[in-house]
Amino acid sequence: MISRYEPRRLEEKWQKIWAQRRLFEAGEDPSRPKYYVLEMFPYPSGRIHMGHVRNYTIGDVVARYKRMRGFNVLHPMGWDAFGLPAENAAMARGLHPASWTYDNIAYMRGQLKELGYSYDWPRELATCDPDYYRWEQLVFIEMFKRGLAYKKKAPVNWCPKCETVLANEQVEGGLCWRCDSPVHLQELEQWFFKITAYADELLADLDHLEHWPERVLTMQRNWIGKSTGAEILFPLKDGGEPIKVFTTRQDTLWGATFMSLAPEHPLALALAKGTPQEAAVQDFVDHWRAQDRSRGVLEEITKEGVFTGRFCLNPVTGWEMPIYVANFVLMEYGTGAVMAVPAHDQRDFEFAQKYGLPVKVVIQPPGEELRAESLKAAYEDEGVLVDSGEFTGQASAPAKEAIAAFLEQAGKGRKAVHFRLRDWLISRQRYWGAPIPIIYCEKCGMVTAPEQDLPVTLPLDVSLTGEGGSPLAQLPSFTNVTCPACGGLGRREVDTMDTFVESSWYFLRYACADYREGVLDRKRVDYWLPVDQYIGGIEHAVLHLLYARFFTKVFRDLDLVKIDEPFQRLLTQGMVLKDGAKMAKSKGNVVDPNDMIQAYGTDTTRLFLLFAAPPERDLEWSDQGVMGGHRFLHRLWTLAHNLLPRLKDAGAYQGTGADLSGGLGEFRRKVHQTIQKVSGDIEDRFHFNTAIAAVMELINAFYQAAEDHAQEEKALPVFREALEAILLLLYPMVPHITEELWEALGYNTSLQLAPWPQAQAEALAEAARTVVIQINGKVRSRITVAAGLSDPELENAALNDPVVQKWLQGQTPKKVVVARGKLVNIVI
RNA sequence: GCCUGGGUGGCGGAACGGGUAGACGCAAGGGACUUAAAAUCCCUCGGGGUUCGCCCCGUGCCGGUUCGAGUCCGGCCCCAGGCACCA
Repeated sequence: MISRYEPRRLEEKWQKIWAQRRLFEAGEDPSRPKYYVLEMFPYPSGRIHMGHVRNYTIGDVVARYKRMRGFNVLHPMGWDAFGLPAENAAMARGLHPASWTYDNIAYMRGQLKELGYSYDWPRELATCDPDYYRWEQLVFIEMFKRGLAYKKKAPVNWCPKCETVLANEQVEGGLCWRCDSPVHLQELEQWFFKITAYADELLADLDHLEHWPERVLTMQRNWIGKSTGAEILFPLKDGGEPIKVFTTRQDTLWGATFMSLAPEHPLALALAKGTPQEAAVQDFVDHWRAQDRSRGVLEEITKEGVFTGRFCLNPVTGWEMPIYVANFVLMEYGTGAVMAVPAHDQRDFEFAQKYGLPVKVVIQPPGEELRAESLKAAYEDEGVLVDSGEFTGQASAPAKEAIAAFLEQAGKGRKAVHFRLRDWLISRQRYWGAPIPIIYCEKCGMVTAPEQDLPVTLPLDVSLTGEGGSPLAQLPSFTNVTCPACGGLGRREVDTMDTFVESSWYFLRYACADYREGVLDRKRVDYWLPVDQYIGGIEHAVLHLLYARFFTKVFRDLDLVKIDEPFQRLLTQGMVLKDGAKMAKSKGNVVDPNDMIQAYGTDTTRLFLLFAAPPERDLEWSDQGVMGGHRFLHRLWTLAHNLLPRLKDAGAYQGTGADLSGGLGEFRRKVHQTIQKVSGDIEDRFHFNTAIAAVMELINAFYQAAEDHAQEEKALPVFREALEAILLLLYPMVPHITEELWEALGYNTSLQLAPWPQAQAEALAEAARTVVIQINGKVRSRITVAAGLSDPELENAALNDPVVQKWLQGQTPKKVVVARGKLVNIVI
């Protein structure tokens, strides 16, 4: 036993022992409750950074804690290994993306091992492994057969820098989520997953995710963006296909005085054709197409439009409504056409003012009468219908229902629900991703790759030049293939899948990472899933977390899993900041975990990250704070070593505390109070910062008690009990130092196998307690009384307190309140 | 504009059924030990006043409920994140 605290030495020692004893490898055991804790797996970018360390430390504490609580814990780790950075790095350095990726994985795995995380390493997986993505290809084929994977031509987001398309979720404020380049729309034929088929369920099930942060739920609700309203058909005055609009305000239909079309609407140019307005409309649309539509610019654009020269008819009033093309109407939402109700929609109001279009009030607010002539702004709230035929006099809400039903009956429209959510665009014109298992045949069209031929392996003999589009398209050995249907000449799909596809189901595969008979081993997956606790950054609120929910539902419908939702509880941990900003190479404020481990050890690094802030909040890195954590571990070490020679042979205290004299009894009470406090902080809230603070207090008290009772033989069992409790409580957070001290106490099994300590009820009971006395709500005195005094007795004791007597000066109090046996408030 | 968080010492943060505001840690100041420094240990540490007993003020701002409000209610200000011409 060494007496100096040398963190690196003992951390290596224990990491080796844990691995040898295979302590963290979990098997299915129906006799024990299971607990699946998972942290979002990393992209193998090269090095583990402090954000990872924080994320994985939180998860590791949970895993180790739950094991001590008797759970059969699954805690796996793997690699989100496909992605563009590998290609870029490869091109810049002449490496192959595969070797770059696998080298990074090897290095980062080493880092994670040095950090001492309790992962079930045999379950490790990398998504770029053909043994992983082959199952994804199989799922793709199943989805294709069911119409959940399909190809269509559509205007899609193109990032010129990444030279690939992006899903809507991956465009943030008009910029590429990965490289911040402005994205523009391009008409391309692309692969989509039909996530909109699950829009309703994805929205509804959010209500059952009680243990998800409210803001994530809100972000997903907003993203899905359900609105209930009606589709209404407006016949053209001159005949032809009517114009279909979507509105949530069918109660304002009688006030619709003109029609607005999106510039991309197919009717925009078609209608104008042959009218005197044709040139003007063409001009307007051309101008609009050239317009920079990135965020910010868009907000500044004034509402403009142009008359098409044609009219449609209001289906209920029969009025002629001029049809305009307007720059604020979105083709992507609804039907790309809007019935304009200037009195009750601000945009339409402004548009009507500008072009001198009629305004007609059809909704009256309570207690006021609006007049079209004097309207200064649209009245957008609900109210009572006026001038609306048989619906006049009804309130907006019931009128909406009635009007939708009426339109449906009259064949002029129907009740309808629209979503903001679009289908998930998953094809990427890149090399380093999972190939889409589709073959094109002149004769047979699109054919899926035969299941026995899976995986469609990503060829490695590729040269990445960065020019000429998708690298796979330039590889005849890959593209040329015989059609599985007719045996004729076929051509492989050269797009690869969005890497978010891999991360949408990896948490399922961990349950049976070695399974070779199919996508998932149903038995094992049913045992482990859902994930009980998922931990990761907020940045995935509507990306990964939405896709993963979608995939889980698809897998369920493919009869691969039985769960509806993948993640029971979600913790979104805050960022690690330095000097008030997110750590970044470009800002020069990066703290390398390796340096911290070298200088102070893993335990200190973990301790600081847990102590500096509660997990969901951002954490400001502080070198001094790290030293504070290190100091604390030294104090623990020194305390233990001062006592060890005498504690080795002492047994832990066994009694109820009744036989202990004042100081010792109080110290023992503190021990049990700390057990209670730490258990609550970890179990209910994951507030490791206050849990650590409580143990710090206990250790401070321990130093005092060790001094006060240095010579007392009967103190030794109490001290032994206290030290054991401290080691047990701290183990999940700082596992190495506690294992070392546990061993020094004479144990030869890992602390991980010891049960979590239990606070003893008798030890918590206090003989005397301090009661706070307030006068008119202000603290004026404190008295010590025997435990178990009744409220009237307490009141009496308080009134007899000399300080109270002084304040009372003989008066009788107006009122005395006794609160929870802890506080007396005297009102005078 | 809408939605979700959040405003507490010099700093990170506690106060989880309304009941001792500032636990724990960092920094700072003073002292002990040392030839000296580091390390370690002890004391002080929201502001103001003080007869050193205590007293007054204080949790973004204004008001309310209550014996009692950081905590509840109403109104406002500021910060962060998300969405944003969504019909």
